[in-house]
Amino acid sequence: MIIAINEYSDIPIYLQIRNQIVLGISDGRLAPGEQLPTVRGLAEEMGINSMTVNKAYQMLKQEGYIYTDRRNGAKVRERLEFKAELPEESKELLQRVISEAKVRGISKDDFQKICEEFF
Amino acid sequence: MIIAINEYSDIPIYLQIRNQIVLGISDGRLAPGEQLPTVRGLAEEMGINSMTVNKAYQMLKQEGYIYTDRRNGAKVRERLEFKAELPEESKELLQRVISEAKVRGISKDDFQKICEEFF
DNA sequence: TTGTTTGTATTATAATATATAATACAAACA
DNA sequence: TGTTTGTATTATATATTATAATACAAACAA
Repeated sequence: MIIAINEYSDIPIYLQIRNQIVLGISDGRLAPGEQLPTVRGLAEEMGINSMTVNKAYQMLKQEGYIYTDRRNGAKVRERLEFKAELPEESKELLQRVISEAKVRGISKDDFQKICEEFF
Repeated sequence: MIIAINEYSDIPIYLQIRNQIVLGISDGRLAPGEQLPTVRGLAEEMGINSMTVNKAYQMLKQEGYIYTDRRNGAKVRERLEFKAELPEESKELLQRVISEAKVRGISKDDFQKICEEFF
């Protein structure tokens, strides 16, 4: 899976990496059990420091998306065990997005259509 | 309108202020033309520096939500003139939220119900 | 055994973002 | 004339982010 970084974004690189991997898992571009690039490999490929990649992997590991092994590197977890509920942080983000939509006069129906594209 | 800050949040104070005011406008708690607190007043009330409030107001002004006047302070714009389209940044946020929902097994229908609560 | 690759840890440094503090200024108005 | 408004300036402190250079333990291949 290609991980593209926007260096002008205000989102830190390690978070962009983390977000893209979650996105990849969610839409199937990353399969359960799939091998992820090594921290050094991905860092070199992206032209960034390996500790930045490591920070992203640490976060993904902490959140339960991946697991790591000293010898075998990082892999996507076979069974993701999450509660079927949006985390508080995501709810706050969603509320923010919806408030931006409402002030722009976007109706609930229109908003749902936008959501469908991402689902 | 009450503006509450979470000092433990990783979101900067000035952004929390900005987000809450946009939210207030979107749900009608802040009416068009309504007077906002002065930068000094709000800063004192919240126990923060006035330049932090100013930074939030600068952003809101730049985005077209409010206007300011040296003598009369800041007010919500009477007519918000936005394109009826989600800004790119909001789309990215939405995509992120939806990816978090999908990996948690939340269906499109369930997600729409969550959205309805915010609309 | 030896060498290589893996994630990880450590320490130092730099750059940037965020927040505060103390002042000061121009504009507007009573 | 005095007060209040947003705004500008300068300095400082702190936290976050990213890089750099090493080093280590674990696991495996040769």
